[in-house]
Amino acid sequence: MALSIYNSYTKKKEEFIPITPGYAGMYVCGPTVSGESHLGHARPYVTFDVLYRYLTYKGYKVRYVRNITDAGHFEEEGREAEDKVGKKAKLEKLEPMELVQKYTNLFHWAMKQFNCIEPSIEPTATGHIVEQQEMIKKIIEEGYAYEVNGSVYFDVEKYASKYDYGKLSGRILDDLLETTRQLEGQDEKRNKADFALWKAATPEHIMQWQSPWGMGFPGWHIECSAMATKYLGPYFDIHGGGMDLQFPHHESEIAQSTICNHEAPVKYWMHNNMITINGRKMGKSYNNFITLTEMFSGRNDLLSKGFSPMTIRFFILQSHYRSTLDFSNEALLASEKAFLRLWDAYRIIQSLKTDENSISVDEELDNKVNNLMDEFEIFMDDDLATPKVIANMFEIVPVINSIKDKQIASGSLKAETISRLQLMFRLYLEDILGLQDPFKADNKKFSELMDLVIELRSRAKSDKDYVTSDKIREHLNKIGIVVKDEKDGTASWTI
RNA sequence: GGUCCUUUGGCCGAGUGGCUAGGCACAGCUCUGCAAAAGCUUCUACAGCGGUUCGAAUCCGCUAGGGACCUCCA
Repeated sequence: MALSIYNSYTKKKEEFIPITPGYAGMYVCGPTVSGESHLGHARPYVTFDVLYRYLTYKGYKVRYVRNITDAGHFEEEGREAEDKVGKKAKLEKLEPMELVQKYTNLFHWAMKQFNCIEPSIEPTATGHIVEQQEMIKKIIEEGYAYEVNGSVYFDVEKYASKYDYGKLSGRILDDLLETTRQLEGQDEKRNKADFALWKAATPEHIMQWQSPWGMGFPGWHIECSAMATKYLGPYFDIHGGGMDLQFPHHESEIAQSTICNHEAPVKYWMHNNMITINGRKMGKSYNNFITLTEMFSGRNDLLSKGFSPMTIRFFILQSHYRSTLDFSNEALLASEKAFLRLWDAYRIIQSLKTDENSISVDEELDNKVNNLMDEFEIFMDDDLATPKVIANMFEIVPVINSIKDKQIASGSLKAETISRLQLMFRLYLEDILGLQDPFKADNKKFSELMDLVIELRSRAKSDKDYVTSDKIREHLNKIGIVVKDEKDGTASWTI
């Protein structure tokens, strides 16, 4: 079966046919490490992590490049950080690279929490100043960029006369030229739609580099073009990022790379939609964002409690990546419960015994379960329809629970179906959707201790000493451990 | 103002013209020392108006609401 993905460039779903058979090159716009990541940022990283995992599952050798933007349009954030720290003492300034390091570390930590696989290459903008300058030089040579007062601008109008500028973002150049916005450096540009490839730096600007045009720093768009070209070549398979990057960032990327490399850079453009809050995009400019550390800890007025990274990952996967996803505490609570229930069933599946003498097979049920599993791949192939995969899993959950509670005979499913369930759930839940055990109590001593506590409670129960058994359960409950008495007389516990 | 998207049951959220997505919440029942969990059942919606069609949440038009991008933005 073949994977289809929605190509933002052609605006339709297309079968994924890699440029080089067996290989897939994928570039995803990474974070600007001038501040802490918020919930909205988590979405592309989770989305493209799933794509990465799925492509790998499909047998492709994937090179996944995700950049770290640690330079350029960074000035103001740098100042902000300075203010916080250095307000009382100017001497306590944060060194720019210190700031960058801090938020890079934090970003990596968050990605680990989300169980996102590390990219194959994670290039930084500051590490590729030379490549960016080389690219700018080429664009000047080609006649599509001009220098003014130490800054270099891309000539959009000239580009548009020959190429389809605006196709990706559905923009019309004439409209762009009409916008009456007052932007910095506007007077230097020949045209309002032109964008900076290199900006001359004022002495106060902290990060700046030597260049053929004087001291300065790279424009925002050029870093992705330079690094993608370097590591994936002039023409590569997939470029991903948030929808809000379509314009001007990705549109500009196409223009730069096209001129520099004499071909359009990307075969499939993929864009994830936004996470909203009260129907409004979560973003810095609206000041309505919740940082990831706040999400995890619950330290935010909009949250009634902290949510585990896996709950958030599951929440994201429950909606399709091209739809907006509205955040609310209530929705997160619902996802949390749902995820725990699903994972519970998954654990039960893994403990099911395959009964070879399956005399009492319920063919209809067996077929149903197999059909639901057949659809996992069909749904994933259809532009990563993770919500549908999850929905199908939930249809299987009652079957599993019923077998466990002996409401359905254990032989109702064929042995091979049970084996398949074990295989498929592990494959999809863990390997492809990238979800992990929410109960991180695999500490051995702790487990043994719990076994003892449970045993003592069982003994009290069998002595009909309910005062003691309830006391144990209530106390454990208070510290966040839930004890459940099972139908077969045993008890289980979850954190 | 321009370009585009969206509007689904109490909430979230899939939906590619025809058969109940799914989750959470609520209610009832079963199981159970109690509780929790689980199972079963109930709740069956597609902004409004008009059109196309044998048949529309799904296609077309209009109206209304919401939003995104046009500036940094995941």
